[in-house]
Amino acid sequence: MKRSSIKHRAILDAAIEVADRDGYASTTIEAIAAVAGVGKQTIYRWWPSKSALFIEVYEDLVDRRLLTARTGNLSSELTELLQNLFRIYRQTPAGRVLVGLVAEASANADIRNVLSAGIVAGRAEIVTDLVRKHAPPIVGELPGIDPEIVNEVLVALVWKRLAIAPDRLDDEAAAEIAGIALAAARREGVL
Amino acid sequence: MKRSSIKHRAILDAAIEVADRDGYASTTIEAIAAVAGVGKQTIYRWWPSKSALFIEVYEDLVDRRLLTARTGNLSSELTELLQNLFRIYRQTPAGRVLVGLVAEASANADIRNVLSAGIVAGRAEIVTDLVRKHAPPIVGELPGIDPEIVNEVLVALVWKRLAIAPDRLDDEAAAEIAGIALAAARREGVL
Amino acid sequence: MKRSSIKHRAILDAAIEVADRDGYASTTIEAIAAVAGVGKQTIYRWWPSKSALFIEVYEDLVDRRLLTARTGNLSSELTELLQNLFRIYRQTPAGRVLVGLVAEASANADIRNVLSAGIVAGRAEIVTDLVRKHAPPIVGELPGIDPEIVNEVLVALVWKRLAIAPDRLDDEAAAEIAGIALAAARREGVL
Amino acid sequence: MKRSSIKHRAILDAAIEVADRDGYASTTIEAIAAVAGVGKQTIYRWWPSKSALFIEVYEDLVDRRLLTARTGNLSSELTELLQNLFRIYRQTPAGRVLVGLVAEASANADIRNVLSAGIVAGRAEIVTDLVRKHAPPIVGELPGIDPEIVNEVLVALVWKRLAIAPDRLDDEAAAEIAGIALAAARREGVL
DNA sequence: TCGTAATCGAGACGGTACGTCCCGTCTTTTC
DNA sequence: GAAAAGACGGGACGTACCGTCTCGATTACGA
Repeated sequence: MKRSSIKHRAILDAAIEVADRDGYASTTIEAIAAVAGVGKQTIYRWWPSKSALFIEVYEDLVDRRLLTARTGNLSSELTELLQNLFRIYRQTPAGRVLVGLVAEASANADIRNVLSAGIVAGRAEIVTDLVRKHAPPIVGELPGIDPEIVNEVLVALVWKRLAIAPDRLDDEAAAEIAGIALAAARREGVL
Repeated sequence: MKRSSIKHRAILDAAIEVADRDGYASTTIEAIAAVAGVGKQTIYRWWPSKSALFIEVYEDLVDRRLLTARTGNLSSELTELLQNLFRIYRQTPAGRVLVGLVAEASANADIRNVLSAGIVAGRAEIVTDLVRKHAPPIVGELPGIDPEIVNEVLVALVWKRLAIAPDRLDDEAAAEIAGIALAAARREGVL
Repeated sequence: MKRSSIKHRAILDAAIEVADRDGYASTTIEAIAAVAGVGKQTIYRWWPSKSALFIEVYEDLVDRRLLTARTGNLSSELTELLQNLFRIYRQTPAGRVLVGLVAEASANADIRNVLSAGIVAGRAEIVTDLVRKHAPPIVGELPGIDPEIVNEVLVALVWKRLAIAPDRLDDEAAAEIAGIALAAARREGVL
Repeated sequence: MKRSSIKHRAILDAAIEVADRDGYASTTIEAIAAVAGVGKQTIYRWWPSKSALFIEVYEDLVDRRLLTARTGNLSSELTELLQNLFRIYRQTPAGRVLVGLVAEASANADIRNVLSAGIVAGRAEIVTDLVRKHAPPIVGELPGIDPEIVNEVLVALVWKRLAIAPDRLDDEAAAEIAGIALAAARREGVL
């Protein structure tokens, strides 16, 4: 349906605009509807809640813009990936949206599942693929890097810093976080 | 005048009870007041917001119960510390309260500051002291463990798991998290 | 959009019922909303305050029921008019509502203006028309009855008795008040 | 008790000051206590309610200042009496206090009784004495002026104007009201 | 080309919690 | 040991949004 998809886009854009202006928590469905030039019901027709809408908003913001790094060693590519992500967080409300979503996830199992399946697991392979491309898997007694751990530490640190010190997500932080995540995942081989 | 310490205690207890029953987000000041047998104003007199009240609740829950580990090597003491913490999260609403607080911190700079100064920084030294007790500091080119990184990775991983999979914070998770945090903080000496 | 006239009626009826039960001053918007089966906001949407709502309630009560007298001389028609009014005051909370409104008018200029324009001036012509129908206007030196004075004395006496001795507004009082008001307004011609 | 009477006076003065500043309805016991430099309890010790306190305030304001007229005919003495009263209403919050009291009387039978016994009946004789001094009583068929009616019409008109148009209580209004009240009370003898 | 049905904006609605205000009582502290 | 200072339980205030539910106006399609 053409008409629907125009509205759909208008609602996402309005949500981004209002979240940017008012912050995630202060964003109301009413305000989004008004900015989108749409009735409240039209939003509820497609999304059951603010959170559901913003999960899509987050994916929209990040997917549209997150360019994967191309060359270099593991550490530099990971750093570049984070730098791109942090740039998005600085230029759009994506970071604040993410924290808001994590916040609501804590109170609502449905959102928790969608968030964990969508944003966490869904995006995990970007990182794990990157790791696997560069580092040999852990086989037997040989040392290696566990891609899952890289991803979990990465996600955890980004969330924590978004929540506690959202202003300090700059290029330097990206390198620091990448370093910590890689160190955390390095497994020594048994000699 | 002076706050009545009986009321004070009754309000904290009521907050714990209601948060346990209804979850942090669904906990209302009105419900706490009713359970505590207290007027709403009495709560607002001493705490400016639900978050402020629950920061105290969290500290109350954790401080009263968190016994520091005593013996063993760094890894096992850290693991034991986390196991104690996770036990509290299982027996009380402290974990859900913490996640709720982090959630609100994302929307409110005041809470963010109090949370980061109180619960994060305030509790940091429990971990950093533990690390310093066992591991030599990083001096010059010698390898060592950075206590701050241990703490940050610990906090980040605990928060993330509380938010995403609060049910799986068991003894095994404690060991796993402790291992990751120590690995993350190990710095190789330059040979 | 448009207000639902069903709700509108339900709210007026609930207000009458609650005022009758609890008295004007003890009537709360919350109680009216509950009795009307309506959200508080629905009342605030259409009336800015309790007073505004009750001005409409008063008009509703009196307008729906106040039948003008038909035949007889001035004195008897005026008496009958008052008797009808007092009957309303006995059967409905209209009298207590009026006194409550006058009370609030004293503290609030907006209400004062609405009350004085609506209930006082708006209803004045019922009396003045009656007087003009029977009595020759005051022309030159001839004696006559000033309709405005009749009305003002009437209103003042009714209010005062409502405030001080609301139980004694019976048929006898109607005749007495009518007599005083007519006497007050009789102007002697200059001989 | 000397100490008491000083406080007593301080409370009355504070009540006058606050009522003048904030208006009767917005005056709180707390504010009076603060201005008087007195605990709330001290006020409640002597007066059961705001209304009771202000009945005394009203009597204090009017009794201390209302000088009875001395010479002239009935009409001019009555006019002068009202002019004095209206001067008090312009210089002090007495008028606003009176209207506030009448307002509360409508909701509270106790206050109604005290008000009607104290301010209305208690002050009635000032007017009735004045009338009796000048006008022969109504005896048999002879014409005369009924002092009670003079008083009631006077009181009613003053209250009504205080409530509806408190700004227009000037010397002219005094004369007008006196005229109406005397006309209302004049009884024709049966010839 | 038009009438009719579906769609959609606008926003009214019942409801819940908010944070504030002030009441009249009770408690603590100070002088 | 009285009284100021003010904490307290209580209850209404008026506001903000929630998610649902009308209501007309606007569309867009089938006749």
